[in-house]
Amino acid sequence: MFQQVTLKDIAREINISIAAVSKALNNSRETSKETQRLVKETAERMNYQPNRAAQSLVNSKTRTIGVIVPNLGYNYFSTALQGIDEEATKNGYTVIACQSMEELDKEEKIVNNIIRSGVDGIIVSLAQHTKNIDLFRKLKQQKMPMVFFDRVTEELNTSKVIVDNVAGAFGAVEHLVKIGCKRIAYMAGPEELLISKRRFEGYKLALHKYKLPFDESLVAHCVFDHAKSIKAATKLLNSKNPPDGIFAFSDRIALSALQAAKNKNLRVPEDIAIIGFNDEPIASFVSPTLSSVHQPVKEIGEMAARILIEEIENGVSIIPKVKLFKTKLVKRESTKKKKIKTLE
Amino acid sequence: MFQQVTLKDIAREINISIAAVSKALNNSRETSKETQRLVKETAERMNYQPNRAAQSLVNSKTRTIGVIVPNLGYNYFSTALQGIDEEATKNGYTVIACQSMEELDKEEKIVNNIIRSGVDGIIVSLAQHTKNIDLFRKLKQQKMPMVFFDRVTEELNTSKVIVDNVAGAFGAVEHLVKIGCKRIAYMAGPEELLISKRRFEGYKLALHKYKLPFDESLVAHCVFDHAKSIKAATKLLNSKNPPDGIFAFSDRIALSALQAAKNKNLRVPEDIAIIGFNDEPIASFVSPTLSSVHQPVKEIGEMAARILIEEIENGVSIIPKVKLFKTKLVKRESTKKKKIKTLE
DNA sequence: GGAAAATGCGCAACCGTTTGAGCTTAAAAA
DNA sequence: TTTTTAAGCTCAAACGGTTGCGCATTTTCC
Repeated sequence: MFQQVTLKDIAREINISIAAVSKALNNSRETSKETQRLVKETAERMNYQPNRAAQSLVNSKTRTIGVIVPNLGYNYFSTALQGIDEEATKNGYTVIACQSMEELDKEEKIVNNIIRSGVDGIIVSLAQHTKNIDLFRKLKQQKMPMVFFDRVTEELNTSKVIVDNVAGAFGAVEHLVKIGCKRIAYMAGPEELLISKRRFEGYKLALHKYKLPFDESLVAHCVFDHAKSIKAATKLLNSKNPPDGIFAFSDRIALSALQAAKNKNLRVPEDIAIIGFNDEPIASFVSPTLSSVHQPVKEIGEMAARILIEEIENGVSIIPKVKLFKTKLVKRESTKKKKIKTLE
Repeated sequence: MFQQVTLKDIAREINISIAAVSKALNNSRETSKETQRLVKETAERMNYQPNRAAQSLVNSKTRTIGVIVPNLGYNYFSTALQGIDEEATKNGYTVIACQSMEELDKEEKIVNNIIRSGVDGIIVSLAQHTKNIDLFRKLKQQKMPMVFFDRVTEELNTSKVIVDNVAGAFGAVEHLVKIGCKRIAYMAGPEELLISKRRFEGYKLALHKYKLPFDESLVAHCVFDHAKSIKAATKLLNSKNPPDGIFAFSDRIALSALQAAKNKNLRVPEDIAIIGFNDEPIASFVSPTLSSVHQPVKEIGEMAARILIEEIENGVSIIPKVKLFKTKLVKRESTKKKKIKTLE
């Protein structure tokens, strides 16, 4: 490792017991103000840094939190990680970040690995097809502090940080309706994903409110693969009765839709309006710029960390905290109002 | 923490000393094959996980590596982190990731924090204006294993993983020349950045080779700020003798240039060709798609981790390893060949 | 002024693991 | 059979902290 001065050194320096030094540094009432001052001063001067391993060993705490996300390369997750990292650092915790690469077995391996490396708690966003909730269920039983965010599961009653996906989706679809779309498609995410289902609900609610018929054929499920998503979008656009608006599960899928539209020489938004979800930076860079449903991702990360640290320090409560953030509709070129006639 | 079964439990279970259990698990010759088998079997059955803190304490190794990058939100760094994480995991190390947010004092704080939390080594990409090399110099003196990547410094003789920035830049500018550009601007990064200087060298080399005059007024230094970069690009484009090609330090800056061109209703690449650096995913999404100089970012991360682990396990060698990766020119729409007349 | 209470410090055990130095027993050499 | 050697195990110290308890010493109170 990289250890130099220990309690022993300080103790020797000022002719005092190791125990006294430790207590002085921890402001124990068993030491005098004067000793505390002297000890702290010496510690500072000698540049003492407590050995974390030793501390961990005795109080069974590592001040480390583990983060498991599907892919650190996704802007969404790296941004969330930023928030987590910031909040953790502020509270004297360090963050271990791992990615499941959307693979179930890897997720399991990582979780085990991260646990054994001694984290005090974990923050998780589930892999795409996660079915192995059992692992997390077991952890929960063992009272491991645990917070899920974004990719959460209903099957586990733990703390969660999410956005109101239903409302977000509703707003997006409502927006499409208001700019004149009559046939709105939903390019969903993987079927297993709860957030995809939730957005589906919001989609249907909006259709219902605006008395648009729900058409099963306008729903396409996508995996996270640009090429495949383009194909899915193309299929939609090629159908006998194609949509005039697409609500996509994510910006990435929306971009695939955009590409598909371009390939077919369709104008966006005139021929087909497109709106995504997440409001990743790329949304403002593409052409046409992409409307999207904004999530306060960094805040979500911060909140997840805050809740986790709370659980670590005060114990896991029986009633988990669930924090719901609001989304914000961001209108851009890909959903500019259609010609007047649609305003009828 | 989260500890259950210890060596003691195993020892009790099979009526053997703790020491014997430890040795058996570590395949010590001081234990019989038979005991080893039995111990391992029992350990497996009882789901034993060694307590890392205890191990760290005794052998002064944490099997943890620290990564410090300017910003985890940049695709470049999160991709590198992916590579680092993968290689680290493969070797039984865990990764602690931190971001300096391009701030010097934060970088210093983070480094200290990460060190005291007991990492075995660090992988660093420097913050924008880093002048505080002293911190790292001290670490080097103390033989802390350390690998720099991308944002490296010449002032420190440590292991490094970088791309051939000069050649990469040269290739990009050469490409601009070949499609017919006569006045090529360089939108540089922050002046302090070595990689920006290197790309500047490549830029000048290419100009020289193709007998194009070097014009100081065609060089603009940018910080990492979209709005400011747009301004810088606009200024270039508004000059009396504007460029017909722009080589940008990064894709992000290239995108700012693209935006500036659009604002002025210039056609890309007809009026102004633009090429970036890094080949981030966004380059293929913007319109026109952006040519760029590709870096094998994930491999860079992997290599950095590999070298670091080597240093951790075999000691820091006097002659540091320097690994230079090749870049690859990726031609896209933003540098499509100009009209025939320029091919003269 | 003397007993009781409070203050400040040191002793020693403990967290879980590793590791060299014995120690015991059985096998090999004399 | 006796001695040497090796194999296989246990003991105990060590890593660097934390913490309950006991012991002086001082302060408080009657």
